[in-house]
Amino acid sequence: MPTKKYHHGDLKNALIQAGVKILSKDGVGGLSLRKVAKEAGVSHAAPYAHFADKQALIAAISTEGHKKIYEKISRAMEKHPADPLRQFVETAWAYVEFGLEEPDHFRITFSGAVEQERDYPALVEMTRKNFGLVRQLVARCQEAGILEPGEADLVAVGVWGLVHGFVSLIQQGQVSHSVLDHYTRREMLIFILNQITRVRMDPREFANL
Amino acid sequence: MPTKKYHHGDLKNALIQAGVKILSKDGVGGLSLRKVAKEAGVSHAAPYAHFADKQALIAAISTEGHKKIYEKISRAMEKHPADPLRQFVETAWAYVEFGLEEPDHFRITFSGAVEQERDYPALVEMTRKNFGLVRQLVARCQEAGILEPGEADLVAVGVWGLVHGFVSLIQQGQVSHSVLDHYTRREMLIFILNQITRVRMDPREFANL
DNA sequence: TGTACATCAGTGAACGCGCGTTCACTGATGTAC
DNA sequence: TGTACATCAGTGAACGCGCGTTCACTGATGTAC
Repeated sequence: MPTKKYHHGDLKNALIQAGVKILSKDGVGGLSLRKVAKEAGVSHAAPYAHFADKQALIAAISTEGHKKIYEKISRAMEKHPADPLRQFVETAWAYVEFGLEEPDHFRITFSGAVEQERDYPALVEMTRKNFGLVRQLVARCQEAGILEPGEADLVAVGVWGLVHGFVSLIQQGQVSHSVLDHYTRREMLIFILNQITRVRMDPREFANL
Repeated sequence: MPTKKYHHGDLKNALIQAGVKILSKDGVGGLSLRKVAKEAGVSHAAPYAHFADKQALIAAISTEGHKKIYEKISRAMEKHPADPLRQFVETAWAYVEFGLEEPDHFRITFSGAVEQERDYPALVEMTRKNFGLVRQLVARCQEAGILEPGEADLVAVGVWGLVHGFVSLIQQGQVSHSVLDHYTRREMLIFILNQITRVRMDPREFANL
């Protein structure tokens, strides 16, 4: 059990985690350096030892979001290495889960709140890695006849957009009650993925895997 | 030419328009009541004669966004009353256009920045109307064999999510250069819509309509 | 048509607040000898 | 192993700023007679 020390030891990561926590409590608009510092149990000037300014902290939080997504979806893909259809479904579901469980972290990750993205190479690298993973999966699904053939990059944008849009609409409360009351989020996702795949999944079967 | 008058005449709408302008200049984070008042050429306390607080102005701006979308997509639908496929394409394109031309107005409209949506019945009503329009179009496309059969509400969520996600990814700069450099936005949209429709559109044909 | 007055839509000063950032500082840590 | 000192990671006071909101006010407008 770490007693209060003058030197924190891992304040940089602690600040990122504190930021995520503030986000889930107060939303994107409520994120301030002073709150984050307080949440981490540190004076409000301490963050400046680790981040040049507020933008840099936001960039780190975004990077962390992309990392979480990367971990979630690569784990989902490893679960069914020989079954592209299930990889496809579970990867999409992992993405949706993150969006629903941590809506504000999800939102800031994709909000474009980082104004000069180029200044944060770690962030750029993570977004690149995530898109690479998706494109790789899409290509494999195309080979298996699950997705339409054609330029994998474009198909990937379509698939990603579909899932991303689904999360956004749910997050923003744009999905009508008549739908929300009759289906689980997972069933809705299967239903929607069905629209884009060439094979047909039984929602009941896939919803319970 | 209206000279400067003490009474503005239509300050309420002027403030909404000023808000849209500030959004396009400074983004969602840069929207403040004081800036909006200044943009409208009025003292910073004047807005309180028309809006209870900042939230109410944001709600009005969001409502305005939904109205613009409603006008755009209903105009697009009227252009080809007998051709559901083209209605489908043009409606989607109208939505994309708004998202690309006024990214921050689009964003605030769907951002959930209005915290207690229930307090703004005009806003709720407009979102309902827009979704109604989409569902109606989806149902017609299903009858014509353009979209998969099944619960229209769910299919509508899928279609809307697809287009919405596409706009979001482009807005946030998540689409790779290799894609952006080779296709117009319109071609990309056609390509993506092709993934969800049962009929096959020639991108070159539909991109130039 | 002219006048008195209520109502309405603005003004401008003032408030308190939380914010990002800077700065001189200090306590803790690591290292050279 | 012990000591001197450079470096590092924090503290807390202070700054100036833009913000949302309130308030007493005033100029313009509309209406009753």
